[in-house]
Amino acid sequence: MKKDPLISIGVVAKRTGVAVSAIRYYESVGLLPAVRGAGGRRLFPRSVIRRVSFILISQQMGYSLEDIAELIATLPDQRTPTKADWQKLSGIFSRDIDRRIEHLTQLKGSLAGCIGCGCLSLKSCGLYNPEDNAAKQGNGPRYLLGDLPGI
Amino acid sequence: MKKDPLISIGVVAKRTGVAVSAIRYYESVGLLPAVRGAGGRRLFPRSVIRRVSFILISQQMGYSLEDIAELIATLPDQRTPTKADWQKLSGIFSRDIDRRIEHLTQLKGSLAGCIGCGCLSLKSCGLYNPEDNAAKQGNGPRYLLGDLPGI
DNA sequence: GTAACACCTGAAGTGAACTTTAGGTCAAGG
DNA sequence: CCTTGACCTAAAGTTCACTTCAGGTGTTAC
Repeated sequence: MKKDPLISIGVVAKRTGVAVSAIRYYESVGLLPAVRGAGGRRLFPRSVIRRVSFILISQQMGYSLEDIAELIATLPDQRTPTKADWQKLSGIFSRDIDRRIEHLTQLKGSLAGCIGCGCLSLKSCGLYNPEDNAAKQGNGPRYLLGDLPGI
Repeated sequence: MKKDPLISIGVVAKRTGVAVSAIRYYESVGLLPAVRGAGGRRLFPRSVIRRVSFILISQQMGYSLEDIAELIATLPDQRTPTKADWQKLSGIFSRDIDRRIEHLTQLKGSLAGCIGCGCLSLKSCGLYNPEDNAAKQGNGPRYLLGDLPGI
């Protein structure tokens, strides 16, 4: 057995810059593993620091904690994640970042062509002529991220 | 006086794909102008469709309704916004999109160098070594968007 | 011994952006 | 005449990601 020194919640907080209450919350929703020590205190494997780091980055990318939980679920449960494990997630992120950049680039084009020209006309502008494209999107009453027509 | 045909909330909803309740909400927080007709019914100038469109796009960009209200505040109050008015906003957006793309590009680089290599080491990785950079950021307990160290 | 400190619990509060609910008005259609 | 549909109001509920609160435990320092 390798030594996997356990750390207290306070240390995790200090190391990650995240509030103790938030770490408690992450554990409560299953994002972080913990065992209990004397007096019921949480003890975390050191790898949670990496995990919290991952959570922060993912949040910054716009993922919900639920999304993040799914991503983390692809990590091994019993052993400490390896380089290859993180690389896999990193690959997912990279592709996602590419998609986002492309999306933003297209949005910029649409803006230039639509708001930029001042037309925003119902006849010619895909940006806000959703009645054709969107009104029949099932029961979704509003556009979700990445769901805007014509972008 | 030009004719500015007024439309009902139902029409706005249908045209924009946004729920009636949401439009009511937007009006209640001052994002949309409305006059009242027979029986207290809201009547909107047709330009609200453009405005709702703008709100949707802005939200997609990550702006809060408060941010959006500020942006809209730069639009003329009494006259219908002109091409130039929208172009000004469009310019703000364009610059913002550029900044976001740059940010994402840097993030991708950081990921490749940090998570990608599997190190994520406390000694060498700016991505999650916030204790030096961030622990002294006043009282903010968590990282905000664009606040992650080293990115 | 007692104070400080780090931690614990469960429950309630927060803010954003809405939706849902419950009950009411008004006009048109069968 | 009565029902349907589109609209109204005020108030309460929802989800997310936490924080705050109130009260309790266990260890170390003076």
